[in-house]
Amino acid sequence: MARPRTPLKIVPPAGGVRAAPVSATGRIVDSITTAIVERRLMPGTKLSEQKIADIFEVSRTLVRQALNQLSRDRLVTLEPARGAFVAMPSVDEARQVFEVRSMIESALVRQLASCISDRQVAELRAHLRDEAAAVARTDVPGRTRLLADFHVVLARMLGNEVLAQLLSDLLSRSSLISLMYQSSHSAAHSQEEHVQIVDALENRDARAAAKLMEHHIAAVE
Amino acid sequence: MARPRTPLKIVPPAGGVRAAPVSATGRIVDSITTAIVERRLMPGTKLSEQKIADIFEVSRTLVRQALNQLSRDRLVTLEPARGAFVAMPSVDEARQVFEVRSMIESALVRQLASCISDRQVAELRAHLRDEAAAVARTDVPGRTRLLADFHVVLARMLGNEVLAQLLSDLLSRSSLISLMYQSSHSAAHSQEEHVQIVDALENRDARAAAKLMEHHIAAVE
DNA sequence: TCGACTCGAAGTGTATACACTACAGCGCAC
DNA sequence: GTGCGCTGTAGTGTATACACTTCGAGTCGA
Repeated sequence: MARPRTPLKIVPPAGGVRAAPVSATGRIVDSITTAIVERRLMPGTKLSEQKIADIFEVSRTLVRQALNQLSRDRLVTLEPARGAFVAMPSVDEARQVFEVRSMIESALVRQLASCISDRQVAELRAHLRDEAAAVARTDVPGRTRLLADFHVVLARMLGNEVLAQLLSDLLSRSSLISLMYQSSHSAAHSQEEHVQIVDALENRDARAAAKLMEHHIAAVE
Repeated sequence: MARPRTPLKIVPPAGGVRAAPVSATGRIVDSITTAIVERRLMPGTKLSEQKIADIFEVSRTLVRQALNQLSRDRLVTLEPARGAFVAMPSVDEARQVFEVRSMIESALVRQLASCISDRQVAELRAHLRDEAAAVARTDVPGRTRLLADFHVVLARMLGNEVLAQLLSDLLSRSSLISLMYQSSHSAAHSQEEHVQIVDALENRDARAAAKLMEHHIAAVE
């Protein structure tokens, strides 16, 4: 199916379950984002405008728009007059991203512990089941997505879309970082830590939840 | 709702002290951003591509790039086939932005209290002096910028550029929000609260600093 | 007089054309 | 043989052209 000659493994018709890819530019952004997150595009890969345009059967105009958006997400870097490349975050930047996540997410779960409903806990349990299933059948793209979505789901439970959006960006970058530095932290271990966090949330134990989250992010880092 | 009918007060040659506006697109983004922050562009104002292109003497291509970036910063909203407008954040979005800022910045000062150097405290004092001076001479654009920069300076003191960038975005949005809802919080009061925060930081009192910051953001909100 | 329809202008969405920069290959001088 | 400069090609940066949508004004009919 995949032509071995093609260096750019991007699938244009991302007719998945994920919502909202109405605009052409949005579709390209989504496709490239998931391609990066799912490890089909390695850091440093050159993203030639014309090639992408051919793949999606649009003009370079829309591709450039997409690449601009991606560069604002820090998933690609634009080098003037040289082109776009999948970002290669420095170790320093990596440290900073995880530091910010730790700050935000520990505050997040601390706050969530004091206002989470039983229904929301049940939702989290359901999510954990999905995670476990994906891990069990070694569904790499699926588990990567679910493990990241866990954090976004937490944010959304505060009813704070701004926070959710922000975390979503940071998670994409984290994903890029972990695949860049060959993260040895196993998915199974991550999943287990998620369970512990939900346990703490169910007990409304803010302090424990925050500590667990900090530990979790430090572990991944 | 009546949209303001101002003749687009954007000054193209922003040859200020601020760094890095090398690319043409960057210059446009900067100009419009500061125009919004300095209240020369009211929320809801239509940003016609051709008019902006004429002002900056470039083609619509670059203007569109700039507007795209601004829309990702949530400073403008793009309505398909209708155009770009200065964003009008809802009260809900406003609440969320301040909630996120409160979470991030209280964690920020808490952490900073434990590692700030005397030299950095001195830097903050210098910044406070600038703020006070701007407030004293009722230099509205200047004081707005300095009061916002205070928070970015704090972030940068953690050596975390990612955090600084992120806060910078949130501050632009905050600025848009406060001018949208006619913030009654006086600049003088804000400045005074900054002084208190620096006092707490100088005493390495993490808890007090965090509390003050939360209070400060709540007050502005 | 009011409503709906039509037509036109203005403006956005996308594609294409052209200029200029970066880079690889090759030849030449030393 | 190595280093430097030239040249061609590929690819990015910007501008322009064209199609289509939106919105308002004017017109016609009831």
